[in-house]
Amino acid sequence: MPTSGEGLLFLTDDQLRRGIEAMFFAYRGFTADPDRILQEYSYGRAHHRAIHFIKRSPGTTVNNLLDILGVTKQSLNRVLRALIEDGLVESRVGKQDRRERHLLLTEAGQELEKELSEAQRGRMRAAYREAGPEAVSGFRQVLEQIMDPEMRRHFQAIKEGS
Amino acid sequence: MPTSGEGLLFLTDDQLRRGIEAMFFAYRGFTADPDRILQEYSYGRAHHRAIHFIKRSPGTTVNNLLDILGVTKQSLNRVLRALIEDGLVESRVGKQDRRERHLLLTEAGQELEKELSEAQRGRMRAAYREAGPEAVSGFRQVLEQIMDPEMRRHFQAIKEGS
DNA sequence: TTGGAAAGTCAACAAGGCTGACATAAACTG
DNA sequence: CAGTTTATGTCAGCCTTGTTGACTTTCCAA
Repeated sequence: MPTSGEGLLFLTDDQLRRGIEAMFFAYRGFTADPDRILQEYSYGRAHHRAIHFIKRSPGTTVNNLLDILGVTKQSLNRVLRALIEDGLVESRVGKQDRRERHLLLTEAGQELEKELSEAQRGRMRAAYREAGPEAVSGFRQVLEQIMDPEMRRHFQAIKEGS
Repeated sequence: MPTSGEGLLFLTDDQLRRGIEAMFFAYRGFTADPDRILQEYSYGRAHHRAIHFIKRSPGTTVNNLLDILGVTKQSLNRVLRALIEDGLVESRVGKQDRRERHLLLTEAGQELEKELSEAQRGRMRAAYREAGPEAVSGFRQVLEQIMDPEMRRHFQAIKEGS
């Protein structure tokens, strides 16, 4: 139990403000590399997010994706339509429930996903390497606490799931 | 110098992917509280960012702000115009260089800034408290490495500057 | 005194959010 | 079987926030 004189320096408004700005500036860097690649293909971050989560859960349904991305179906649909038309994503009618559409990356989709994620991982890898494993552990712990509980569920689904 | 068999588990593609998703989900939480407040005032994140950095550097110029925010002057101008019209921001002609405009928060601007930053700090404080000081240190280290070098400069300006 | 920097403005456009309304097919339920 | 719910898709229209390009005004500095 920390005393008022001793610890908790990391909870001062000033420290919190620095954390806030760190999030702001870091997120810009985080998206910068994929953004550059996407521009070449005339896609945006919305397409990247869809591709990322289809890659993570091949065969996921539209509703699943809506839940994770937190956008409206109209918004997601616009993005999916483009990706399907361009042959990056395949939409398969469900076998058990034929109302559902299962989403998969095509060959071309896999390729773009690889290009995007390699760029993004490259920066993360460099950052992780510079900061070291202990820092990475703290990084992940704090980020997880910042999430809304519902998003944390989606996030943790990676850890435990297959 | 780490061997290939031993460490570096934190650098696997899987670990990096988790870091990427953590950033994605956490950023959503990070902006969620201010976003709700901004909606009541019919403002957006762009207004929040302007207010935040004017608060950080009272009297800053438009060009300074452009540099930090990384948007076009037309885009920033639209936001500033609204804030000035609504009486949240004051724009003072420079004394040395009368081409420059120095930006300051009015009373009302201070109030909104406080409301926004208290909401955002609230979430950060809770996350920091849960994760503990060591985690917070790692969090900050990794974020700093993720930034573009130019952004890192802006970020570090807080630490050292007055 | 003139060139150029700083700031502001106007117009047009695009991405990607949103709401609301509506259509269709399939599944579920009484 | 009839009616309801669910999953998806689509149309229309709106907003915010980003973009480019062109132009003006102000005014410092060489």
